[in-house]
Amino acid sequence: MSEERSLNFIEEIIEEDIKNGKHGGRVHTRFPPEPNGYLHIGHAKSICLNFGLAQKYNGQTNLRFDDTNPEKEETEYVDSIKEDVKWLGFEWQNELYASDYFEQLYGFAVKLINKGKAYVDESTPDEIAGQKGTPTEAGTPSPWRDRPVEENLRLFAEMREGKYQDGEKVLRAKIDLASPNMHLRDPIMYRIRHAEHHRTGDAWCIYPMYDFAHGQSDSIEGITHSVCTLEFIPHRALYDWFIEELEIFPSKQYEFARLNMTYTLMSKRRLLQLVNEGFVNGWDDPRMPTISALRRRGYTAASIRDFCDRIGVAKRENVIDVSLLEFCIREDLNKTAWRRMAVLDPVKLVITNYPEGQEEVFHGENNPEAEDGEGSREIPFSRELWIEREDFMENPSKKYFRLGPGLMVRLKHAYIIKCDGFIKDEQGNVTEVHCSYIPESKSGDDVSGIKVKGTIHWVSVPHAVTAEIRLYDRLFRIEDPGADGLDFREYINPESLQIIPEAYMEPDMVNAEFGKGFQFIRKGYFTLDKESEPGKLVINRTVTLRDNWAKEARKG
RNA sequence: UGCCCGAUAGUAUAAAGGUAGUACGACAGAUUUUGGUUCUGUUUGUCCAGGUUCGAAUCCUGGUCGGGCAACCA
Repeated sequence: MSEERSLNFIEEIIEEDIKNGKHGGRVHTRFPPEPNGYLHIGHAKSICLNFGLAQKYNGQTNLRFDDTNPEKEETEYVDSIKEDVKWLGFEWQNELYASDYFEQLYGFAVKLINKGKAYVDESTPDEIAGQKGTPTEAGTPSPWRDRPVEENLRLFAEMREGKYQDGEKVLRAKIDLASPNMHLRDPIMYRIRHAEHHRTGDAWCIYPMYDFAHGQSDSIEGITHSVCTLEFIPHRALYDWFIEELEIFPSKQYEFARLNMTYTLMSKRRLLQLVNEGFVNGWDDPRMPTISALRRRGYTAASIRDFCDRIGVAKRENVIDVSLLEFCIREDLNKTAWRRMAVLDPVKLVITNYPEGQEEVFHGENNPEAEDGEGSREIPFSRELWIEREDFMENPSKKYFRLGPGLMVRLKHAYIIKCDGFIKDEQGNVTEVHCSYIPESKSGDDVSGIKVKGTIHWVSVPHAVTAEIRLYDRLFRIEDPGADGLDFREYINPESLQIIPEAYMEPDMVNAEFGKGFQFIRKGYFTLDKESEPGKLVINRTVTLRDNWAKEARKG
């Protein structure tokens, strides 16, 4: 509250509630995923919001799995969700499951039946849909709507006992068939599903619907602020109705706009499709917007939290530009990643006046952004080096600050060199660049007086370590692949994954550890992939560096 | 054509009747042994029409546009 930063609308509500002494000033939120898929960056927004609110107002947050649909939910998803929330840096107060409340929920249903507010309906799904009417016409009552309480009680108990088949009967709330809010036209509370539940096994064959589970779970847990997304706005009236009829703790629901991001899909259903139909290699394929994919790709938890902080919380539909996410990870990694040199598309450079067989070792600080540089590593140097093919041009333009006939550059951490010539093969490809070095220009001890505009990275040929490097680009070619009326599968970016089987890196990379971010100088941020092994390194590019030269080059 | 949400630079998000601000992006320049980082500067906005008021992004009325709602999903 002491922060100068303005409050989002939910914080305003909470501060008002605290001021009024509501719930004794207590703030208790919850993050309620359904364990039917992996969490994505949109969930991260919700996680940061819910846990962040509790942190800010000295409250607590429950992790509650909304597991009321046995046919879609699996323990694998529960485990991944817990891992992701933890990794993001949040600790939940209680690990809970809506299925923990099945007995209690059953009791709530019985209470409503006794009040004459719920009835067992034997209509078919189609009949029930018909009975709901349309947005402009009132619904019509089911023939079973006015069954006596005793009969409802008996039938509902029989439903639980397993006396009926799936779909044979449902329990419906008796509310208002003429309500302009479709959700109030006698919504279904319970359905029959003879299915194995990931936690309760076959203990139940009736399962509560979302609307008869979520709000009640909030209430049971004493949730003070139940934050969900916009599409649940019409459910709020139902949420309140059940709580009021049941006379239980009055949790309140508040809705914010979910996150959408350019060039990405953000629905579990579609992400599942990408996985099942083989467009990506699993939920944690680094091109996916899932938390596990971002983590594997090299995104840090801090950068994702920062992103969620920057996008704000409001009720307006929004589409965030992915470039903001990229900004966040670059900003974080720039401060923490250790610098290394790697050549992704190599061409050989020979220093003609450097004695054959001679070697020397240079030192490069690990992190120039840190005050002490975080130590340094040794970088061997020799007569033959790998440099980036794009760092040499036979006919360079005036603004090109790299190598070309007669041009000079500095080799990072080493000497200034001058290009004297090059060799081409029959196809006209440059196969070797010849340079001479200036001995007086040694890095850190430069008395040559020469100033050069460009500095390039390099790797000593005899000392190079190889790795498979995977470069990722956006998965889709268009900004809104999820738009109505188009099949997102037709807009997959064929270049979203580019594999470099053998890139050359400076030898210190054999010491790289999992989870550590590296900046390959002038190339981008990289990290070890989970498939990496000591003898066979596999490296993911997290994100490129900002590239003003590319912009310049595009302009022509 | 029922009900419900929403509308501020390119994208987000502030301003609670009193100077329309911030971030990202874009553009220009400085610094730089990463064409990175950092720093400086510039650019672009209140959906429309009425009304209330000394004064409206904000309040009122009417429109327009966008989104949502009629799963035994959540």
